[in-house]
Amino acid sequence: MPFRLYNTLSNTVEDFRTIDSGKVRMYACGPTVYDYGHIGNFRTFVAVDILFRFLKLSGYSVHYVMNITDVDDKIIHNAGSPDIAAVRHYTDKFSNAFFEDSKALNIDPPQFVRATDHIQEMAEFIAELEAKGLAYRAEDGSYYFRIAKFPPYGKLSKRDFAGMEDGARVDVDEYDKDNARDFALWKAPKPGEASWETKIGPGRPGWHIECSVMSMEELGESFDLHAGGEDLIFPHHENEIAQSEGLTGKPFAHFWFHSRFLLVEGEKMSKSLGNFYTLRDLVLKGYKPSAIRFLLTSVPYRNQLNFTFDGLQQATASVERLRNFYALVSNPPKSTKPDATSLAPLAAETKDRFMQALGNDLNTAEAIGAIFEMVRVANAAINAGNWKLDTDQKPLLDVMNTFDAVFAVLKDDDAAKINSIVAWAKIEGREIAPELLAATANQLSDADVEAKIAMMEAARKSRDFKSSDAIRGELTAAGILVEITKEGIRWRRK
RNA sequence: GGCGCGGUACCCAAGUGGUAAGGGAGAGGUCUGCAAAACCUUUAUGCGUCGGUUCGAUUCCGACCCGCGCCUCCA
Repeated sequence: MPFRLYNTLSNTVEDFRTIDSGKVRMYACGPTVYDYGHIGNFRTFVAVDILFRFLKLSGYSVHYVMNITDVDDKIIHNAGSPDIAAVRHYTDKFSNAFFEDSKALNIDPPQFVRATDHIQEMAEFIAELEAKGLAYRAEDGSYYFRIAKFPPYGKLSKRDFAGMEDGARVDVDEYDKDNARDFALWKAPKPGEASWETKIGPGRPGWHIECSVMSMEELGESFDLHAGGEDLIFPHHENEIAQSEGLTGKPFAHFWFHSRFLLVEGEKMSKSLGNFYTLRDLVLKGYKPSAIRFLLTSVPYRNQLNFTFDGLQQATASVERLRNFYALVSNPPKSTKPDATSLAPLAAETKDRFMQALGNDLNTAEAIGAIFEMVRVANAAINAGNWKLDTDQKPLLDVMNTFDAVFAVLKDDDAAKINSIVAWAKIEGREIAPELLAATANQLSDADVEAKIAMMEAARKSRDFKSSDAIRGELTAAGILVEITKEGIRWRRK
């Protein structure tokens, strides 16, 4: 069963093949660290994470590299100092925030590479392009890529530049470019701006060069997969191809993976529309990281996802349902009927459907659907005692663990993640939803909860329901879900 | 203007040339001291509109309406 994956380069779904059998080398364009990551950024990073996790689940060994863009015009401007250390200090803050947010969303960490750690290699790369006639130096010391020397230019974004002639449309502001379409490889410093000394002179890299240099350095001149948001198709990825293939004459990335933008409440997210949310904003409004991740993954990556608060609420309920089932199977009622039907075939079939759905260009919606169908049938069977605990428990858990190896929402660790974001918000003086503040203040340790549960048990034994209910009320207020079953009280964190 | 994507029930959403997965929400019920969880029943003769092809279309074709994206630095 081949993995079918859409390739932007061919505009079709193809059988996924790797250069080296069993190994995947992939690269994703990461964040530009000038601010906190927003929910749109994370749609892409979560989508690539699903891809990464599915490849591993399918048995590939995956070398996955993501860049951190810690130098660009906005960063240089915001850092407000010609001192490189000051720039680094500024970007450290946001790259660390990005790592924390990624962790909150259970994004499996790739190998991170930072642009400013590779400045000299970039200068070398540009010098080689110049030697091949693909780049030229402008009067001010900036370098540009000469698009006219790379005929395939436009093959990824399906743009036709054939009619373009050197010097045909020169922008008055960019008089030093030979052609308006030529893009910057290297920017000469302006007074007061941070810059690096290199063999091609002082300055800072253009946007695209870092990805060509770092991806080829880590993964080789040709590698399997290159990922990013759809907006990167042009010009960023087109330019990466031009630089890389122009220099090596070999195919750069074989598969190009792009995730579609999300909408927020039906509109493109933007600060002016007031629908711009960072991950932290959402957590501080009281939404759980697991629910956010689930919503982000529940719509296949090539479809537009309309991110709404109603949707977040629904995702919260869906995750709850899955966790309830996982808890039930992990700690099931012991009594089963002697003539019970086994659930093992259902588990096997579900796992199969799950893998096939993901294998079909990562159809996450269908994969989730398969899981929920199993959950419904198995819930009914288990509650009726109509299953074989000894032989069925393991396969059912196995399916759920397989699901979680990709979706990563079952593990009950939201509280800790929320706590650290709340702690950050207090220091930064950010607004925190009152209910969230109350819930974090009321938090109980496992031992506290166990003690209260024991008190509940005792009260119930003497049929003192009033006390029992009072304790349950306290626990509920602290975010503890209490279930009274025939075989004792079961609890977990909501 | 160029290129591209989509319009499926109250909401989210998959899917197929033969008659609509799944989740959420709502209503009723079972269970329970009460809850919670779970289960059962229920909610699209219908898949933007109008034509066409076909024995048959939501699925193919055409037109139209609506929404959205990219077109030099926004994931």
